[in-house]
Amino acid sequence: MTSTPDDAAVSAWLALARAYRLAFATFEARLKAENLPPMAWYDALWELEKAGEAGLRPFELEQAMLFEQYNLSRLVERLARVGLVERCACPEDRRGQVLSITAEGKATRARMWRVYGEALAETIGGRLDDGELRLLADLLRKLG
Amino acid sequence: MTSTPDDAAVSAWLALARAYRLAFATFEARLKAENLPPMAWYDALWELEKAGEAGLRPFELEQAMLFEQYNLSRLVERLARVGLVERCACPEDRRGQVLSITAEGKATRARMWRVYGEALAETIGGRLDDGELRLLADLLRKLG
DNA sequence: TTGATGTCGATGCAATTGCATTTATATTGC
DNA sequence: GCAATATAAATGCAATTGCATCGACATCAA
Repeated sequence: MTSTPDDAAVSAWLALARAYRLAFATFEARLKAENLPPMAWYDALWELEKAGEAGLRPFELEQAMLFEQYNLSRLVERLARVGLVERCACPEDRRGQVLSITAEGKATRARMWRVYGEALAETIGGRLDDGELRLLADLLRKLG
Repeated sequence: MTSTPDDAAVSAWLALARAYRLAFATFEARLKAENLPPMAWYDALWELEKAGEAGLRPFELEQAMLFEQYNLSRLVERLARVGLVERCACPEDRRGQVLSITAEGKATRARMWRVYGEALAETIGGRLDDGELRLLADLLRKLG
């Protein structure tokens, strides 16, 4: 039985939390410094861009982003309000809607990526070599 | 030049973010289910408990927790309000104060640890063996 | 000294998040 | 068919967070 974690698990978790928070805070700060929207906007825009023409239902986006339903609802509202995302009535389920990214949304995502990607390269790519990065990703995926 | 990150860095970051958010959300949910305070309270209490009699200055706690100054100020206020932490005037710097954990604070932290630790053992310890955990921690520390 | 600048911590206000509930539509069991 | 239950998304309200700034003291330079 795994009732109390051993030191190795605790150390790994603490290192995980610290690495994540540090990197995330860096990315957010760089975006803000360039007057760009926060990371959550990027994630939503990217999921929608990947989804293409078909778009995504809010609940699908919610799962992809690990977002709470009410938070997603409001995030989408903000994105729609400034024209980065479009909401259409869903033909198959009249409770729902279909979200898709607009041209302006794609442009904003691309602008964000220049900043986010550069910070990512520095903060993550610059500190581990390719083999280490792959190993890290594999280990982390076992936690999912 | 690291201007655009390569795939390995992006995959590692995405896996890192997903693993962190999943684990963190699990821990928070378990604590709430037991009517216990959130993770941030745990972190603060633990840092103060480790610091012992001498206590910590708010700005030290801020650095240890990677918290914003104003958020820490308010967190400490809440902790003090319910008697888990004590604030004393700092003898060496009259702008500042010294924080220390109370007996009740220690008891609360211990109660939280039973829940948090168990979830940690399940979510982290249960999915990787000891060697993998050590390797993961080492890789993550290179990102710090 | 003393005036300029820096650091510690708090706080007013706006934006965001969490929680509980609501509205609207789908689905399921009888 | 229809009542009971489930799911999609929104929302009122309280709590928290982010931002800018403040007040108090410390430090430094002349």
